[in-house]
Amino acid sequence: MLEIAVLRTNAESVKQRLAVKNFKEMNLVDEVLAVDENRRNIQKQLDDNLARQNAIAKEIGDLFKQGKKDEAEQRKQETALLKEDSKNLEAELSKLEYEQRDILVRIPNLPSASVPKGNSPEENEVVKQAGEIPALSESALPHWDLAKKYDLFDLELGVKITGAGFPVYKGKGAKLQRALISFFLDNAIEAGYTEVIPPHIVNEDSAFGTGQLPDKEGQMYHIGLDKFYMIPTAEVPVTNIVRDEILDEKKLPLKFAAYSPCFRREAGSYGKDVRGLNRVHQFDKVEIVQVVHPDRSYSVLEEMAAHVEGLLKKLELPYRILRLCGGDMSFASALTYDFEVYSTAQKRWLEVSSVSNFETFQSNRMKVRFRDENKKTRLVHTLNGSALALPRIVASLLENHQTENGIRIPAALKPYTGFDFIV
RNA sequence: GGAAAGAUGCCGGAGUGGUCGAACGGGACGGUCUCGAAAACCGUUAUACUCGCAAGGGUAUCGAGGGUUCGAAUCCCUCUCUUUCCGCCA
Repeated sequence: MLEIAVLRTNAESVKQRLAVKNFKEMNLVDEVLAVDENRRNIQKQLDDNLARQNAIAKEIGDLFKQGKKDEAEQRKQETALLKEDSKNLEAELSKLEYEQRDILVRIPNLPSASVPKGNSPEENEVVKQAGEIPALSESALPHWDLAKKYDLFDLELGVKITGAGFPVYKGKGAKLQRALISFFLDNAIEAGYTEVIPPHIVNEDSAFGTGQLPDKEGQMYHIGLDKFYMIPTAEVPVTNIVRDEILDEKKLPLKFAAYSPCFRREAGSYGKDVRGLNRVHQFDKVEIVQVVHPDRSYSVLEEMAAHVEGLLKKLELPYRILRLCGGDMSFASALTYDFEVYSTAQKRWLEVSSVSNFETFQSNRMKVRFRDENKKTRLVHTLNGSALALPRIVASLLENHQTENGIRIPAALKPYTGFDFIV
């Protein structure tokens, strides 16, 4: 959620930047400003009214103390009209407050200055490409066939138990999952992150805080009876750790890493896009989250991106880093780097991580502040990134490292799997 | 699931209709003292909205929402949560 004060003072430049994101409902900016002006007007009237009521109440109290009962009784009548007015003004005010928020939450975050214009994924900027794309033989298999060959995971079995997109990992396939999770967590801890194990189900306030509600409601599994949501990413419970907090500036940055399963309903597309592990409803992910001083969020973003890159290097996977264009960025992000690994058998890039700076977009919703040197409260910046999401890493790992002797496990992962080949 | 008690500021804890944004204690911060520290003493110590160039005002908030009243932390209703006991249980 953008800060209303920013809109108030820079409406035109806000619109220019929203245009980079191809924001279509530019009229919302003017609408919210109109509501805001109205709201402040009503607020002033209400406050003045209440101030008068308070003053009269105090006088009545004094009169009673002096024993002037008749006079006091008379004064009581003065407030009747004021009370009636206040009631109406209060109703009007809360209506306007609701309206203002309702509009505000529909305006996306402003893209940072370095975000390229563009509408589609093709217009994302390739910042870097590295790692060797192995030359595989014609008989190289896509990961879903490898999974069958080595009995690593079973999607049909998941269909029986739950439905499409809920894989059952087995044997070395299961061990590989566990190994990757530990590997990612250990790397994060080494980089100074504090490991947390959050709830996998959150309430509405938390889902709202990170921006999943209201606009991504359909993407989450909803537990209607209790008004809970299954988390689509650990970002939600972890970032909400600091919701409604005023943090000590000296304690910044806060760095959290969390493993969690992730649940996504997303109505998928068809065919190759969703084959195998390319897109599933339940998957495992290690997420890193930072809560930082606003002056440092962009250098932290680079630091987090470097962390993710380090993981991909250790896994010996060919990858590339994209700076997302305005049209491809998420609603809440100010700048996003996507990481993709090359799936050799499928001959395409698969997104495995997204590292974003949200600036104050989330903290404004969640009211996460810190006290600066002048003792003023200011909103923090929040960032997060996948480090990493497992299914496509597994897909790429299986495909890129397949050999005639089985699937080779990268050296960095061996201590975690306990085996160096899947045969 | 059954029963009881409770929810007040950074923490502990008082306050049961009027001057209470809230006693008192602790903590933290600033100052005096000191070579420095401790102790002692003095002072400061909520958030949000809003008016104002500013100084400085106004309003709201004592778990949440509603109600009674000229006036509510204090009375009434609803909800949520916490603690303890019992039951059940990985």
